[in-house]
Amino acid sequence: MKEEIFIGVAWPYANGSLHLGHIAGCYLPADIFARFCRMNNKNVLMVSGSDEHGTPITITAEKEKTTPKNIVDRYHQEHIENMEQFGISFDLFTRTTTENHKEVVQEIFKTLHKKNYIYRKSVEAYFCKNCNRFLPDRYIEGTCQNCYHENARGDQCDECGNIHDPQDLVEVKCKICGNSPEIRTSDHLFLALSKFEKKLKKWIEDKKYWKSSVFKFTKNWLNQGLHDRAITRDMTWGIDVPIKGFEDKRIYVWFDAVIGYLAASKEWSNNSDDSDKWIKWWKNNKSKHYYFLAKDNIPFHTLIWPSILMGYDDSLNLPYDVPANEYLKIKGEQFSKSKGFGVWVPEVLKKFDADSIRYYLSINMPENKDSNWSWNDFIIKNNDELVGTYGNFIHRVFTFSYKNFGKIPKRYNLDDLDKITLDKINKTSIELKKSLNKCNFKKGLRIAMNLAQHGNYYFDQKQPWNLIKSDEERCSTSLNICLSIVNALAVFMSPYLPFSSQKIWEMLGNTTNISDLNWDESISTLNVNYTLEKPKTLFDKLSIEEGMIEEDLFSNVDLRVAKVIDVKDHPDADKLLILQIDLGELGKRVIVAGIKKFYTKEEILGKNIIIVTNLKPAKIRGVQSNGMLLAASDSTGLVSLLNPDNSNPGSRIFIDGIKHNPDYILEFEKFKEIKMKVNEKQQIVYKNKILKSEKGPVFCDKNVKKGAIVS
RNA sequence: AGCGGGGUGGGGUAGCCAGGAGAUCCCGACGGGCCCAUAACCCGUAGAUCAGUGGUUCGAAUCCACUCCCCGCUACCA
Repeated sequence: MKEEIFIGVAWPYANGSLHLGHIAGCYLPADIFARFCRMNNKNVLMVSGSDEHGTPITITAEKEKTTPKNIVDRYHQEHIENMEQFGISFDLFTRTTTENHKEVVQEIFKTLHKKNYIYRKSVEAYFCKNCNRFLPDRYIEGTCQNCYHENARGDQCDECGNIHDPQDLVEVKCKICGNSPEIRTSDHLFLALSKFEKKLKKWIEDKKYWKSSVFKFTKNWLNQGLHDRAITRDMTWGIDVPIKGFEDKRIYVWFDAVIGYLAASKEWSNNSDDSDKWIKWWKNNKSKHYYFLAKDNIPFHTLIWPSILMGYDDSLNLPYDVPANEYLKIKGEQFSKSKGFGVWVPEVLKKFDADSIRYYLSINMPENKDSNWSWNDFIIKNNDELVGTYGNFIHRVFTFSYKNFGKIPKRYNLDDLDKITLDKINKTSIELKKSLNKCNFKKGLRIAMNLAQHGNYYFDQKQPWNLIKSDEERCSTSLNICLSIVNALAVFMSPYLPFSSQKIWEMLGNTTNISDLNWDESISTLNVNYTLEKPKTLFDKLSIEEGMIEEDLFSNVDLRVAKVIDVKDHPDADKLLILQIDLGELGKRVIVAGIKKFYTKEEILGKNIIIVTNLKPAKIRGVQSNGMLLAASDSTGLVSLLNPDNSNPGSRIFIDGIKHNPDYILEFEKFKEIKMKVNEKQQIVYKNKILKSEKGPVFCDKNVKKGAIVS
């Protein structure tokens, strides 16, 4: 009897392209798990789809002067393509605008209403007459009563952090059109989450096997008491509320989207030969439900969705595990659609193999803490690990076998190392299964890579290039064992690297689809005597330039050597000095610097320092500063200038390997993102590389503590 | 602000919940080997007061308390 596994993956919002954060956060881990389960006697049903309702989509549509339908059609199509190109093996990837979805959502809505889990309540909200719509919090801004900051959001002021209700703001503006909205009352339907508290508490009791972050976070929410939440909105783009008197409202997206898991399962059944098939997964106490999502989505899946399920029909399966990931970031910043900051899936797929990306995202997955996407690290890991260790092992084995035997060679007598190696294959299989069963994907990949490394070791120890001349039987045996490793690796890696695994599988003389096969059976079959084709390499090495889709932030800054030719006190400030500096070919200019506490005028006069020349000019206490000097300040508060030795004024300060392509005007915010630190040799380090002038490395002028920050 | 997560050799990480010999693995550095392979591979060496302070204990990276720093959620982007 096969065990039923349901895998639900968070629904991507159809308001923009996917970025690598989405893939690393949930689609890739879900897919690895699904592929692994299918190969290990599990009946997997994996579904998701585009989340296509809600205000942001209508706003995008207005901006582009088109319909919401057009927007979601475009991104849904793109999502489908991207999922397929990445090899995310959904059984169904649907959307929330299908007729089926609407029916299921409305049915659940009506049932919950009938059972009194949904009730009516009147609320006050801003209404923009000009836009003719109620404004969600994120589309309101006004003046904060606390600090008088003008662009406070509806829910909180970014400036002072004060939390408030939108009604507390003064001079409220609609973020869309700029007009002043008015307060109107509106009736909404609320989901009585508070009624599920007891049941949820009981349900959560035995979930100690969840990731500690997921478990603690959920428990904490529960202990603070659940608040009922509005599940309707005043808008037109969404699912109709199936209750009288709410004809002009729509069901709120978060209620709508999670129900997609059940709706999609039903849709998948309807497409199959048996429309009741979904019941095998949903009303079966042996079936396990896994939900893959990122950390911001945890309460929706561990509290709200279970509540909906319990309230609707308590024979339905609740989540078994929610292995939520943290975030994949880039340069320590969160990927963000709104800021347009991230690595976009459609672009990345044009340039790189899906398996290359899958490898890096897997080995660098944000399983327990945020991780970073780095182009440099991506290239290093691709070249050294995927190509060097893994690809090269497979290639050298195939090439040697092809050249010297032309077919898969036979196995004769085994020596100790042969036996150890064969045993290593089995041990790897057992360990890998253990890790993958627990959703430890990073560890699993390390385990598999470890076998590839052992393969290389074995190959070196055996020296088949010598054996072929002295002892053909032993050579044949060694290669047979190497190919057994290759065979096993193809199986072990297939959840992670499905495309290349399939290629290896075919190179070994199989015509089947590796992901349809049984794990244990496949690792032990080798087609001895199969005539080998001329081997081709599986992965390509990448060069740094190829990785540089996105420029390094450092490229944007123009650093130059400057000679201080005059120093004055700032008339209205006791910490500031006004420096006149000579920038050689760039001429002379005035800057303001806050270093009076650390350097006397005499000390600084005539010194060579380093200046950011393209920083947006700023008035500092009434004096315009046309640039900023670089200094290092350590944890003790000591500040040191940077010393470019006796380089010529105007000459560039640079870092090897980073292009010089400065912005015309560099925003201060952007400059702040460039994080430079002082190392133990008093050099300035940015991303592991040191800052140089034409005379060599730049040093601190005074001795500061290691780790001092340069700004 | 409240809550949660994290701070481990130059970079990135495992271990922590169930405390005990040399603190894991990958990259990088250095030295050696090999030449079948995509200048790939294999072996060895150096490098960490496990953020800080105090405590519990025969013994703490691991447990407790406090402090500092980073991140997230709360608050419609995975």
